[in-house]
Order: sequence, then C-alpha cells, then structure tokens
Amino acid sequence: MAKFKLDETDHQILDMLIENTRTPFTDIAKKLLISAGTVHVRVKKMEEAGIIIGSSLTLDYKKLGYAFIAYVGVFLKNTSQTKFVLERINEIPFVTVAHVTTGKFNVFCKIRAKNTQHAKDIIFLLDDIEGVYRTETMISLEESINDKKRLMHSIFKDM
Amino acid sequence: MAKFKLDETDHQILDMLIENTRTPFTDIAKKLLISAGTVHVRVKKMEEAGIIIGSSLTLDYKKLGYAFIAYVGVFLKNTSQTKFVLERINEIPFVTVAHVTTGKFNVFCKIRAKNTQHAKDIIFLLDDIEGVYRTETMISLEESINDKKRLMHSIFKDM
DNA sequence: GGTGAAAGCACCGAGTT
DNA sequence: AACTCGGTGCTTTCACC
Repeated sequence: MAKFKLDETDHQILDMLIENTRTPFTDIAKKLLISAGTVHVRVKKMEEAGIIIGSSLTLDYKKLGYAFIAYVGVFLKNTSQTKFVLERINEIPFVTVAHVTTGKFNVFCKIRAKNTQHAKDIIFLLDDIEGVYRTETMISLEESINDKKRLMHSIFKDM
Repeated sequence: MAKFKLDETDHQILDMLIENTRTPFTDIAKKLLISAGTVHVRVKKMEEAGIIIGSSLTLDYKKLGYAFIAYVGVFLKNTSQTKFVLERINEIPFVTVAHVTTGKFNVFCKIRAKNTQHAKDIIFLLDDIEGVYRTETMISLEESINDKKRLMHSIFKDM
C-alpha cells in the first residue's frame, strides 16, 4: 500500500478521466500536447500499479425510485461478534457501505432505499442480526457531494 | 424525479457498463445477442433520460497515501445555520460527502485523510466553522463496500 | 519515456424493414 | 424499435528517437 509517484501529466490524465471515463485518449493527448500513445501507456501503467482500480457509471438513483438515504449506527452486544455481524450486514441488499468504527457505534453503515417504509424493512433486518444490540438511524434530508475531482485536486496539491 | 422504466436489456447493459465503463458496445451486443447499434441507442436514451449521469474512475486512495476514513457528526448551535455551515463544510478539502440529517447529529460528513494527524487538521477546520457547537468523530477501522453491481441487482429485482 | 503512422476496431448516424 | 452498413474517428502497437 505504498504511496505511488504520479507526475503532473498523470494528474491531468486522471483529472479528465475522472470527469468522464470515456474521454477519448486523442482528446486528452491534444489537450496535454502529447501523443495518444503516451496517454495509453500511462493509463495502462496506472492500471497495472493498481492506482486505477476500474471505472463505473454514475447513475441517478432518484430517477430509479431510490431517493432515500440513511446512515445506521449499529451497537453490538459484544465486539467479538464484529466479524460475524459485518458478514451478515453485507448480505443485506441496499446496504451500500459498512464500516467498523471507533467512537459511538461499533459498526456504521449507509443504506439506500425507496422510501421510509422500505428503509424500515432494511433497518429491521439489521436489528434482527444475532449479536446486534440496537441501532440508531440518521435519515439524510439533503446530500451534498464534494466531487471526486475536487478531492483529487486536493490530493495532487499535497503530493 | 419519476421512476423511469427500464427493461431487462437495459438492466444487462447497465450491468456490464457498471463493471467497466469502457466495455465495447460490440462486446455487450454479442453477449445480449443484439446489434451494437441497439446498445448505442439504448445507452443514449438512458443518458438523455438522466438515468446515466456520467462515468468515473475508481481509484485506490490507499495507494495514493490516503488510507484514513472517518465520519464526523456535527452539532449546530442553531439549526437555522444549517445552510451556512453546509456551505462552509463544502469548502473544506477532503470532506467527501456531507448530509443534513435527522437524529443525533444536525450534519454528518465523511472525510478522507492521509493519517490521524491530517484528519485532526480537517476536523479542527470543521470545529472552527461559525455556528458549529461541537463535532463527534468516528474513525473507520475497516471498510466493506457492497458494490454497485449488487445494489443494481437488488434494484432490478424490485422493479 | 516519448513519437507518429498504420492496422484494426468501435462508434454512431442514415436508411430500411 | 431494431437491424445493417459505411464513414469517421479512436485505440493500440511498433519501429524509431
């Protein structure tokens, strides 16, 4: 998990691909005044190094009828059950991320649901897991995302 | 924000593109036994409908030296300041998402940092925002992601 | 590590069923 | 709606710098 060295050109390539994975390498090449072959080689190297894990579509879950987001803090009866509970949590659909955390909760997860009714069903599944003492739900009323591009800019500035 | 109707073919196209945005349409066509032109038309329609918002790279932040994830619950002095505080939060680099929530916290955000020292700096910035009463941090010790593909399968099954 | 050219494909629109 | 087909343009490799 060592820090990998990327130069300014790599940053700019990532920058354009983060915005749109399908940006033609020829476009990137034109903008950076390098050849398309070079873009290709550099992307391949970043893939091989594992910096670029993959690419994915960004979908509008609201339009798909899944506008409900909530965070659920999970309290365990005993921390020794963490691994078991985490496995059970990962079997529940609509739980999009789960974290083992320090602080208030033992496990902390994010769920995406159709509506409150649907969210209730998911939370009940969480509550029913053996080893779960109780849960605490925080419903998201408004989401504001700091896009990846900004995060990457912050990271690049820091390197 | 109405629910949009997608058929089985659309599901399968999304499924392949979610896994790898650059999957050639010809490959998708071969697998689904339709023509590449059809794949093209359907993707375009989903883009026009706003279902597909865009595409992005998945990067290994650990390899970039950003292995630290924490969730920070923010308590406000007064909920009328929510909008102002949210704007200030969005100006802080390395805060990747912020939610206005019901429940324990007023605002809830996720941060990505290099290490504990760096995280401390970010949290201090949050604490210093005018209107913030106090914050509560939960450090992620272990992350387990339910990939998009599984979420989409759950969504498709439900439609 | 970069280039430029060339071969091989993919994309995508037009016209057809 | 989906297909075929063809022009255009993208990707990817390779010999050379």
